[in-house]
Amino acid sequence: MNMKAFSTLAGLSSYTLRYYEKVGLLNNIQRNSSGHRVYTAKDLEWINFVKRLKDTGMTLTKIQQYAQLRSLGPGTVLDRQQLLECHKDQLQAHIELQKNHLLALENKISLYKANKVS
Amino acid sequence: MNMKAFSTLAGLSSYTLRYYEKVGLLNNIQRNSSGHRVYTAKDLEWINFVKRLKDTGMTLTKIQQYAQLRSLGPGTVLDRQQLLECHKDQLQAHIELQKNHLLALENKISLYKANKVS
DNA sequence: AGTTGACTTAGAGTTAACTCTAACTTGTAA
DNA sequence: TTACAAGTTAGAGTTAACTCTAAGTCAACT
Repeated sequence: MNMKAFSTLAGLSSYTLRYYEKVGLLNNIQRNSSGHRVYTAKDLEWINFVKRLKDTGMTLTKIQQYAQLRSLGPGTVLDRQQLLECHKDQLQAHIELQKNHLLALENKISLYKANKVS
Repeated sequence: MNMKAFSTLAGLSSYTLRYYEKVGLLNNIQRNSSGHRVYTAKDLEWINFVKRLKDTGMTLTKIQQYAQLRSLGPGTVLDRQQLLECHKDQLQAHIELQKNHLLALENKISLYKANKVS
């Protein structure tokens, strides 16, 4: 898969994909005879997971740490599992906080509806 | 209330508070005879709401729009209500998305636990 | 053979949201 | 009264995460 196709499937610009490679989020991307990147289905699977981590507020630096453990091979599975579990806990806390914010917001809106705000 | 006290209660640095004033998030802050800012309990109430909006992902530009409507007086209550309702909908969508991400993450972790990741 | 479009790199520019510096003034305590 | 903590301003610097530019290569059409 070339840059154009991968960019479309990943939903990320070619700029961003090259940047992600530069900062170590995408490792060992193949090249063809003329030096152009060649992406695989595995790469797509990986970038989708990267996007998910990013969407849940993980910084690129943290994702890079996970990516690095991953490229170090099977000896790092426990570290990776722990990293994900830690992130899961943070995500759970984030969701609870946002739910709380939602309640407060609904409360504020009901004040507007009751003409109690000016 | 002086800068130091307000900064502590608001949980924001004096730099940030001056910055928020500069970008129009804090309007009509009183000054004492020597030109120092004097904050009120109302200001604290307001900054707490600003923080909540920010924590739920609203940009400072958007919050500034709300702040501006607010300082235009009671004629803008409907606009403000609509702005908040729109943000509420976005927040609800955000929470649902994050819940989804959480499920996917838990799934991934269970693969690690079942030794199905290397 | 020439043009087009996709690709490459290194490195510069952008945006949001702070965060700090420099130079100065003012209020309080010893 | 002298130190020092806290305040002021304008404006520069920082960080994350892109986003773009310039200058060039390369493969596929016309």
